[in-house]
Amino acid sequence: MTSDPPATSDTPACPDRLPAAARGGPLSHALSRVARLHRIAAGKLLRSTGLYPGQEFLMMHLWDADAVRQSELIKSMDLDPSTVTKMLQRLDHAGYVRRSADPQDRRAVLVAATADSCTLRSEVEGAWTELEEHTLAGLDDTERAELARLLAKVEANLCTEAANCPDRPSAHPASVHPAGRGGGGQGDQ
Amino acid sequence: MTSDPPATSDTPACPDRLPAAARGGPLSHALSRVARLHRIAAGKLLRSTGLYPGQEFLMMHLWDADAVRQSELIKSMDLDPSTVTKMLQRLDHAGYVRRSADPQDRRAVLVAATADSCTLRSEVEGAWTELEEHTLAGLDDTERAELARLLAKVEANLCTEAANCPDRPSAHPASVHPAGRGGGGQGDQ
DNA sequence: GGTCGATAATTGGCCGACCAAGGTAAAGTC
DNA sequence: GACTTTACCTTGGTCGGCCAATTATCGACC
Repeated sequence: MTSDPPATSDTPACPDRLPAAARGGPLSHALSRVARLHRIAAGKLLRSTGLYPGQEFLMMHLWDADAVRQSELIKSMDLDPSTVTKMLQRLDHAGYVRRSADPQDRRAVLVAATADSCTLRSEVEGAWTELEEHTLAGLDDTERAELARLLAKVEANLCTEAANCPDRPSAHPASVHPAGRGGGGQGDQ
Repeated sequence: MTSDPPATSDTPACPDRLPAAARGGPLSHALSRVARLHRIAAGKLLRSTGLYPGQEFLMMHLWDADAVRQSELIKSMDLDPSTVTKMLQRLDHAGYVRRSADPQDRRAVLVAATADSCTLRSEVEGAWTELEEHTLAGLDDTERAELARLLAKVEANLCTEAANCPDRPSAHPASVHPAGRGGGGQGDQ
């Protein structure tokens, strides 16, 4: 323990090279915080349905159609395949979803919502509209539209770099440091 | 896409009780998507530093002071204690952070950034400003301000319900179904 | 003094999400 | 036909993040 200075604060461990003004994007911060709060709120609302945030999204895709190819699901939700696989395993086990092999293409999997899951539908949709309402309370239509517009713009910006966006070319060579931390740092414990 | 149906699509598994217009908040959707992309972008930029998204946040808190009580950290980042504990274990093991018992209060833990971590500081801060720039590319000052304003408003909205917000009393009785899914669905697998 | 409630951390379990490999089946090529 | 891509999913690992339950310690109260 450092024998130490009783104290907290001050005595910064490292000198700051950048001017304080340049430090940290307040907007990025805000975005992260809002997103987190939003997720928590969603979780709370979804709780009574037995779904976890993220799953309702998947279910919504399923409720619209009868059976969906998993690859289709992955594409339309734009998630990692492994994420979807695991999610589906859980939902399957919970009885909300059924998977079956596609006779047309034997490596593909067809996914469908079960009848059981239907009882959730209205609840989930209600939760979402409530969430939306709660999120945007106090914003008039103009503000909502503006927020949507700005968010869309930001999304487009971020998409250009992200690997997988609808309609983004990006053979983008740069910026991808190939390696980085392979076996490095905090691997185990 | 969408055209295919040999068997897919149509025949919705459950009838939709809500009018399509009411369904799903487009803004909530957008927010989630943007947040996710933002996180991915952050991850990419942070990658070369060996940090994972979320950790840089913690480190920034540490770089500003010499030693911080863990509880202080938890409060100021507004995260779950267990989250911070695990994060710190990893960062400790990676050598970026050092924990020591607080002599004043033997149940408390003091956390400090190591000298090693200092080499990351400028890199991390650079990454953040780059991220900010990338995120907001194409938005003029007015738009940025507006976005910040709207985000703040949304944050305030979401805070009222979330348990833990700075300066929020919120003994908010309503809407919090106390229990929910205890033994429910997808527990095991 | 001793008891009881609040506080500080930790552990364990769970989920979403990622990446990196791997295995299998379908297209495309020769 | 056989061979080589490519697409589709799984598994295994890691992280951030949450909740629930536990263990120490501190404080306050009696």
